[in-house]
Amino acid sequence: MIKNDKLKSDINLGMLIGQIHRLSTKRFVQNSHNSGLDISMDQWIVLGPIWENDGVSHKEISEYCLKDKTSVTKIIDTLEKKNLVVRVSDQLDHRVKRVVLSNKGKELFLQAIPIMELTRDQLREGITEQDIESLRSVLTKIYNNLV
Amino acid sequence: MIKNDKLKSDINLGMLIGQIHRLSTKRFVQNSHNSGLDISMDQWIVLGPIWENDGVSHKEISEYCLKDKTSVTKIIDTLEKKNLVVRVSDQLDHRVKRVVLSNKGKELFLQAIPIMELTRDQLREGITEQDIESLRSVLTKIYNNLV
DNA sequence: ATATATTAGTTGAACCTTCAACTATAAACA
DNA sequence: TGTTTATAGTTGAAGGTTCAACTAATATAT
Repeated sequence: MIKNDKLKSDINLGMLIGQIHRLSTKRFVQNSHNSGLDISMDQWIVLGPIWENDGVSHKEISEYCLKDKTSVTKIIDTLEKKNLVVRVSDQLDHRVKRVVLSNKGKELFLQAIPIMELTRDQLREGITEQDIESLRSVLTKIYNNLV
Repeated sequence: MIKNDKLKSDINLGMLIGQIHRLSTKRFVQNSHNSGLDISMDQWIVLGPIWENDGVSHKEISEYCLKDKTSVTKIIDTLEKKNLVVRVSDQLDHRVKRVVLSNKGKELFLQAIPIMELTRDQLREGITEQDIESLRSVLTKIYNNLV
């Protein structure tokens, strides 16, 4: 479909970043499907901090995942619809909603770990650790310019 | 909102790329609004090849922009609704739709060029040309792993 | 020439993102 | 205390992305 010779040197860096973002989330979902799992990249990203810290709040998820609060609300809506997590109101601060993994959620998370690793390895194939660190470094500079 | 100290070394590279993608399109739209223009990042990206090559087909736009054909259809739908472009059927191959800029579209494109340049400069502030080339190089490797 | 396969583009559903406006609660302040 | 302000999360609308299924038209094969 998309030819490599289209990747001319003057290609817009933004288009390249956008396309990698799209292709990598797509690849993760494809890998999940090939393993019989039903989980999107963004659902995986949001499950992460809940797994790490059961009962984490929306706000904390939002900061950890670098996602907008509206996005977090809606992704948790679909996670809750799929019975992977449950929302619980904080007893002290009634504005805060804490999110807890169900058993089904824990199970899915564990199953998805190798999918994530596979996807990461596919992305990084033939790329040195030094390249990755240089990439991370420049992306972090750009990130700081944008925050 | 999002603290720099959240950017730990183990942060997921995918999350960083996703966030930069989101923040940079957001910044472009904000810069446009500040100049009184009504255009999104993706509309700008699709207008590009039409400006370069009036009468370009959906398929060519799709390849140039690294976007899915469905996305191209829908973005051109909104561009057409805003009277920025017109679709014309190819006389020889009736499957092909060619896209042409209206005068309003041409005008908007010219006005948006400095917005794009401003956004690009904001992203690249304090980043050397060498860093950008190294970024482009690693991103291209990842891109080729994903295509 | 006719049947088959391929290609270009569209549609609808489900999901994600942003914005603006909103509810509910807590914190600050006077 | 009571008023104002700030914070946490939700909602609805509009746009963008993907998938799968679809239409219409061209190309290929026998």
